[in-house]
Amino acid sequence: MTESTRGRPTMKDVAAAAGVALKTVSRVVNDEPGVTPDTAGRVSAAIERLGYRRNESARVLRRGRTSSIGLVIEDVADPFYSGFGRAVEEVALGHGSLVLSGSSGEDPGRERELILTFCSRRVDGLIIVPSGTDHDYLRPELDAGIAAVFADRPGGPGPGPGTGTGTGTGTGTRSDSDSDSGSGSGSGPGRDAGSCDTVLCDNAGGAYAGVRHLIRHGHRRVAFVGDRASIFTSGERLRGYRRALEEAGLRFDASLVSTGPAEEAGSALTRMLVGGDPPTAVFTGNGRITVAVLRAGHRQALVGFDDFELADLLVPGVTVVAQDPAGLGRTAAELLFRRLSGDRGAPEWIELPTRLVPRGSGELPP
Amino acid sequence: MTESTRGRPTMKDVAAAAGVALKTVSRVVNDEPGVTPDTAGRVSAAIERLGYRRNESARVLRRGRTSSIGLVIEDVADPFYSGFGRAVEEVALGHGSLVLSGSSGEDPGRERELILTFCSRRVDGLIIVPSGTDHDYLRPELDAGIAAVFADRPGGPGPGPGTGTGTGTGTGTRSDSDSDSGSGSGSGPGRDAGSCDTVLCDNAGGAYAGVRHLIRHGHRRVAFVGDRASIFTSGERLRGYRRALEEAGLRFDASLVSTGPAEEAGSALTRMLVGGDPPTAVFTGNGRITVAVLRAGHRQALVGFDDFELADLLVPGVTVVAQDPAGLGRTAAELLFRRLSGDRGAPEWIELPTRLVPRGSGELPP
DNA sequence: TTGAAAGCGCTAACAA
DNA sequence: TTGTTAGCGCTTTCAA
Repeated sequence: MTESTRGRPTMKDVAAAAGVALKTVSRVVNDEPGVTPDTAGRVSAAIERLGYRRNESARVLRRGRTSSIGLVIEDVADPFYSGFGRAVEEVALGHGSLVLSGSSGEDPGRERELILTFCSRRVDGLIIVPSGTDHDYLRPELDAGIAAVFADRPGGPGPGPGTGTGTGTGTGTRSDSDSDSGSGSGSGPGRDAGSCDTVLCDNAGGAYAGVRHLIRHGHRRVAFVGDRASIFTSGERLRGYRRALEEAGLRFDASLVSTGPAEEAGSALTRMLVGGDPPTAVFTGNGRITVAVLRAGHRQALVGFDDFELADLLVPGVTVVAQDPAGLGRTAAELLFRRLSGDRGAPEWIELPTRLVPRGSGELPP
Repeated sequence: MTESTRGRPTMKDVAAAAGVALKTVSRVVNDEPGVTPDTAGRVSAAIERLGYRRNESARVLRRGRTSSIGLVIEDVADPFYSGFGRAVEEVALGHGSLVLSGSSGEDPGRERELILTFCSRRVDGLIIVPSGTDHDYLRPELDAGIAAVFADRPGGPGPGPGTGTGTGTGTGTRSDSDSDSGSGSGSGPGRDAGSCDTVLCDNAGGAYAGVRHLIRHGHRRVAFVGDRASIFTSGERLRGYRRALEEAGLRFDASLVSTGPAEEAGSALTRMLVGGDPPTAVFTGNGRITVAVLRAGHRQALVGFDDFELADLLVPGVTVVAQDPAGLGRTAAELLFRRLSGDRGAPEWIELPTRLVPRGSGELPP
């Protein structure tokens, strides 16, 4: 049925069908000026008739830019990351770009593989929520001009982010005196780490505000149940926790701190509660852990990092430190597209504020 | 620092660096046989040194296959679709394929645009959760050999699915006598519609089982609060609702049925409850509506279509008819890849069973 | 085992 | 306004 041999019609086929030169078809397809309406009409008709669609691969090969970006997140099915991804998609769309996305599943090997696959496809840029810490393999890509923005956690090649020491002690060696606002955090963590664009939320500041909230409601024994200490955000939030204790003149008690995968959060808290001098309140380090703790049946005072759907419908409502996943995604994507349009300024380090949402669980007395 | 002029090194650069012909590099890169270990080693070293990465666009242009598929869903941030997407991604990965995904936002125009963009990028196949009903623009693509699987709702070009009439009456004109199992649904809806591969869940059967569950717990006035009737799944679920009433010898009462966007669900139900002879139980047509109804403060007997996180933590737990988003995604993707590897069998129509999960709200007495 | 040449479908540069 | 030519980086075919 088609004029061409078989398979998809090409510009050549359209040109033949319309009785013009190939380049004229190209002009019409790309809305380039300098074609009489009459000719353009004939070409358009042929395009319509043949069901012609420009072959993007050929175009990319010729032009060098793919108009696509790669997005690597931990899990596209996680509500936090899917909100993040949606925002990225929206910004990309506005820039005429497509999004290739993939889940790293918190596996550095898979992350690497995904990123290199994206690079093979010559994405114009990358937005990465890093799970690995060693991104030296990105060097050639960055040198070749691929833009990269790290989001949610720092990353990138170079001296290495060196976040967390892998022990449970966190990174709370700084004794900075941040403002009292709870959202401003002042100097961040290892900012010198790498020199890549980075967009984070104010993890330490958010945790600080959440724990302070519990303390202000009369609690003096506040537990911290967080994710594995090796995860950047986890360490930062622990740092905020310690700062809030310190500021209130409360002693840091390692027996009230637990870091580990969400599956173990419930039992970890149970152990604390049956011990002597148990905590009267809990601060949970992320949404999964909050849910795990609730599911384990704990009902004492609680503030959780991360908002989640239905937090308001539980009884009592769950007080949270809300991040803005969409804001994070939007900011990262906008920064990336700024780079893609030629901004060669110094690497940026952006921290978005968090917001304390009181709903009941965080206002319970000791 | 690179041997080449600037920009990314090419096979040519690698060949020059290794002192071999371009084709030899190609052989090494693609693991083709017939290269001595010695030569291969030299080539590999050059690849490593230059940071060479195969240009996929050029490869695609030459070979014709992109090893990528397009995924169009309503919203990547919706938990149902993100679980679905994750499963698709997983299957694609197993087949060495990448996933281009985009959100249609329930807008047929945007859906069309996305799909055509994907086709321009010469995806090998498409998985589409259609929001539009007119897919005639897909004809040239399908003729050109792009495989397409419709998921969650039927679609495709041709006679048109013609699902729903746009009124609130649903499509309950069939009086088929399905099995009593609640999951088997027997003959589906307009199966003749289009002739594309389709993977759905058993919407009518699931709704039937849910409503029957309420009736068995003594309810004789059961409301149906569903999404817009124009949406395929909505009509199907209404069909199941009617069948359950019919089977129990209960009269269908239009004043107990509401279809419309989730934002209006709460007030719609309120209106029913303040009327004469109010319902004692509610069946909600999807997850968003279930949450909307709960948020509006309704606490009578309730069974909802779609499971959602924390349904078990609410008091009482929310009884649901659970779909399997991941199963849907996996099935659709596996079918697609079966087509891509040459299966030219008749279009398939697959319905996955649903599962009733009692948690308390559906077992409340009238 | 290795290499040379052609060409995938398009755009950029330069005629006519 | 329209057309011609070269070549993007790779794989395919055929030859050495």
